[in-house]
Amino acid sequence: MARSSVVVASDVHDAVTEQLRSRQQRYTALRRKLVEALGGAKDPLTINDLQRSAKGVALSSLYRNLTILEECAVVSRIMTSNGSAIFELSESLSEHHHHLVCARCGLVRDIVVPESIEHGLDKQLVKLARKEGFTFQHHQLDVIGLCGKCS
Amino acid sequence: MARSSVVVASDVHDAVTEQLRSRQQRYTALRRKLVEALGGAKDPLTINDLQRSAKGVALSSLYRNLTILEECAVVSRIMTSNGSAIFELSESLSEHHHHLVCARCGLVRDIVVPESIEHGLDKQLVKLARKEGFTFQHHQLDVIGLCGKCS
DNA sequence: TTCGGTGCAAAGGGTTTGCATTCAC
DNA sequence: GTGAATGCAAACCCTTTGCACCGAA
Repeated sequence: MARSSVVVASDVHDAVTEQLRSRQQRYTALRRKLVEALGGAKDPLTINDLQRSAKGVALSSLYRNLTILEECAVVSRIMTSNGSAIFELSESLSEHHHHLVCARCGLVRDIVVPESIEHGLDKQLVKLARKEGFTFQHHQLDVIGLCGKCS
Repeated sequence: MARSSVVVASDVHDAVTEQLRSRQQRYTALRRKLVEALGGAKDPLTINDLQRSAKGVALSSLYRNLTILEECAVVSRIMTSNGSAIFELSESLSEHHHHLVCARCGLVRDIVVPESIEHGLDKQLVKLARKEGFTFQHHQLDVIGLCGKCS
């Protein structure tokens, strides 16, 4: 279906296929639909958002597939302050970015921080992690504030 | 009891008293015990940790009080990846810091990042937030890696 | 035919809430 | 004495799991 490629580049699908295959998982129609939805969204999606993009699919199927996609490093799950999760494509399939979170309504928006900042930060964090006996993997930065509607 | 002051400076209690009073809340014995426990810990505490510091207190009382302390900006609640919360004293009562999170076992450790880094970062983030129509409040940085035991 | 994916319903687990009781000012 | 705080148990909500069924290789 050509419709896919409008939102999500085919090399993303190729990468997903590969990541799934290396874990003996198939790239089924529903998983493809989830990747499409997440790849086409500019912010992380809730389980309800995803159910809307995959009408008629049971919640349990959505959760099961999201868990598999998460295990295969295709999807990241983010816990929000209200105790429910939101989902996005993992950074290896998208762009390194951070979240702008509204302190009042919980809205989450993606933002990209200049590479120069990122780089300097990581250099420091590797050292700090080592000092605590940790092996650095990556960082995660949230900017907390009030969104336009709430401020 | 003098034991309190060993762990938590009396000016912290003064500040808490004030913050609670401004919201018409009392600084009860249990709330004091929670502040003591959180102030004396070097990392965020789980609800079970807190129940251990306040033996015999019902979970519902702990949650109710933590919610009130959170509303009065005395306590911060952090959602972990397993869907449960951990608690710490809010930064206005402690020191600005970040979290080193073990990707495997979920261990959370407090770390302090050099002021120079923090300052430069905030300057950028204020701008980025504004561009999205947000009013910047603060940032939150997690360093993800593997702890000594898991790596 | 076989194994993985699905729907449905039930179970789980952390957190919140209702209500009667107890406590502190 | 009055409103707030507590304990207990039930309710909640998001998420996971069990199981029978379906569908693709």
